[in-house]
Amino acid sequence: MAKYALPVGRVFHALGDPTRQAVVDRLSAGPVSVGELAVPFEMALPSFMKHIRQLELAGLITTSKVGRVRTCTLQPAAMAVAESWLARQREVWERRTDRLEHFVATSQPREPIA
Amino acid sequence: MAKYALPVGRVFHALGDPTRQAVVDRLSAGPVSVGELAVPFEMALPSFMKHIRQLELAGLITTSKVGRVRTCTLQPAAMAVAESWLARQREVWERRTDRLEHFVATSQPREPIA
DNA sequence: TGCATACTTAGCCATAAGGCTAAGTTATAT
DNA sequence: ATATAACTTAGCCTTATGGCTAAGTATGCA
Repeated sequence: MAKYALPVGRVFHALGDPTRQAVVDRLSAGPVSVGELAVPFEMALPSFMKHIRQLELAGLITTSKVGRVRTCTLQPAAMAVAESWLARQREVWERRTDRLEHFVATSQPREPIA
Repeated sequence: MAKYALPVGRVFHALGDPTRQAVVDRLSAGPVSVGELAVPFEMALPSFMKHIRQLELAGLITTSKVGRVRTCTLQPAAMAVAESWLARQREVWERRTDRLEHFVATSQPREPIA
């Protein structure tokens, strides 16, 4: 693993972990400090920080430090990219399916064409 | 890892690998046999099959065997679930941002309200 | 029947991922 | 000046992941 052709791969990989998914969920309600974010997770801080860094690398969040507090902010644009990728695949599939249905409906009509 | 609260976690994890993402991309164009699907990947068949099984477990594809050929079919519903999750998070974020903007715009007006 | 095709199963191996402790560093509070 | 808070860095450990080979099974073709 570890090599992603498209940046969207990084986003999916980042979201493919329950801790990180929960962090994103929490951040959708607004920016939160690392310390506060970490509370619900039964995990040492350094372990938690690794997840934060991965989310940042994937572009899903940005962080900035003021004093000794680092605050995390969701980056909805990254999610939009993933969303678009998924939507595009479904679209291709659905178009194809529609064409197929149209073909079936028109190639063997019950009544011969007048 | 390996425990997902929501099935959507499994979907993200499955898509978080370039091989599997490429397979999904290919399958959006229509069902393909395992053998054909495997061709573009420089990988032994057993390795490739593991990816297929993971995609199936995530619900992203279904497979069925006819004779000695197993054919893979995309399951757009699973993608829709992931899409919805992403859309929901963004929605929450955007609603909050809108409220915030509204607050800023109304609480300190430049001109006093007539 | 004999042989090739298309997976399957089993088992091994190296690296990546996720988690931990211990020991910093920097900023705030006393 | 100290102590505490909030991360950071370093390094170790275990399991999961992704890939391989070798051998097995079930089909289809000659």
